Formats: sequence, structure tokens, C-alpha cells
Amino acid sequence: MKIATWNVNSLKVRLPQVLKWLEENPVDVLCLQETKLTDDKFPVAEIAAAGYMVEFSGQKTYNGVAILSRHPMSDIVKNNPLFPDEQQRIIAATIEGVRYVCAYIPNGQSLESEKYPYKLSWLSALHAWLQQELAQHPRLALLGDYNIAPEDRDVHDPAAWQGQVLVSEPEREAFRKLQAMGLTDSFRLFEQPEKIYSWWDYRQMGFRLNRGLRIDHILLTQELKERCTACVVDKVPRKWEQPSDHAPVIATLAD
DNA sequence: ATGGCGGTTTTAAACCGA
Repeated sequence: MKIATWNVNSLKVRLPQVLKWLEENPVDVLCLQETKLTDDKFPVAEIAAAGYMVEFSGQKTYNGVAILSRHPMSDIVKNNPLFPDEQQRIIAATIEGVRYVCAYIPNGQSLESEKYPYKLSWLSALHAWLQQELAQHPRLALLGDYNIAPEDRDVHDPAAWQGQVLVSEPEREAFRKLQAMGLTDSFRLFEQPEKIYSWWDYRQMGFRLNRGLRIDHILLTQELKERCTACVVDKVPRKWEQPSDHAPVIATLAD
């Protein structure tokens, strides 16, 4: 079983790349963020033709999430029932006995922005809802764009980023709170090369200079952690023409 | 300090992302 997450920064623009990537990486489950599509514009037929079922929750211009799966999905939940939110940032589904939560955690913009307390409240509500979900689903995977680099080794230049949004202590504390509820960062289960990131700024040759952050994650409960045999960032599509600024993250689960 | 880039919309300039 292979599962993946990818912030595509507009599925309208990136659909050909998603289909190409799935041909080369026929994962069982793919969580997408920033589809930026209303549900009536979602490319269901193209994704079905690629062999995937799909559930989605979108809106105009911003946000939007989807789960693509080779296996049937049930118990779909859109957004956090404990957190009324006009922004479409969560979709959850049960697939083959595993609960998948696909999340596009708010960016926060800056510590001074009103979007920053929104991000922290959003994370707090996510934690509360996940406690309920975990009580029902011992096998749970939380995949998505967390917009949090958990540690300094997930940041290309920790000194330059110190205290900024995406690395600030309250955000990292929220990440650790997710870990404390039994969710493990699958990437850190394994020995990894240094300077592995999942997002690079489009500007100033960010990707070529590897000025990145690791902000896309796959967190797993104990039972899934024990089945996890690999977790990698796939930089290949970041090198394609007109790429998303994020790269996919893939975890492998033994049967 | 600002703007870089790329996507979006109200198809031009403004917004948002990270």
C-alpha cells in the first residue's frame, strides 16, 4: 500500500501533471491540497479514467482538498465538525479499514496577521476532532500540507527563518501536540539525507538552490507506523515545466 | 525594506501563498 500527499497549487493547471505522476507512481491513495476548484469543475472523469475514485471538497479561488483512491471510500467527512469554517481544508475517508484525513492547514501569513490566530485555533480544533476520530479509528493517517516545519533541520536556513510563520514555537508546539496523541512523522522513522524539503519558493531560484522547507507530512498511528517501510519526498515533478511549488510525499505501508 | 514567482479574479492590478 502506497499513500501520498501533494499540494498541487491549482488542480486546473496541474491535472496533466497529477495524471502523469500517477502513471509513474500508481499509489493507492493520493491526498491533494489547494485544488482551487469549485466542486462542479472537479475533473472526475479524467481521474476515473486513470483508475481512481475521488472525493473532494472545494471552493472558488482558494483552498480545496481531495482524496484519490484505487479502493472504495466510505464515511466521507468534509471539514472539521467542531470548527465551522468557510474555507475548505479537510476531507476524510475510510479506505480498506484505514481512516485517512487529508488536511490543508492554514498558512498563517505572518505572526502579526489575523490569519495567525486563525491558524492556531484551526490546529487546536483539529487536535480536538482527531481525538474523537482516533477513538473510533486506531488505524489513522493524517496527510497534507501542514504549513509547519517541525524542526530546524526541516528548514534550509533556520537563522533566517527563526520565529517566522511556519517555524514559530506555537506552531511547532501544535505539531508536537499531534505527535503526543500518538501520531508519528513517518519521514523521521527512517534515516534520511540532510536538507530534504517538500516546498521551495518559486522566486530567486529557490528550488535550484534547495532553499526549501519540509512542511508536507504523513503522520501515522502506532499500528500503521509499525507497517511503514519507507517515506520519501519525490522531487521529480518539481523539475517539470510549470510545477507546483510543493513536491509529493509518499509513504509505503506493508500489507 | 521591498519584491522576487505563479495562481487566482473582477482580464489590470490586487490578493494570496509560504
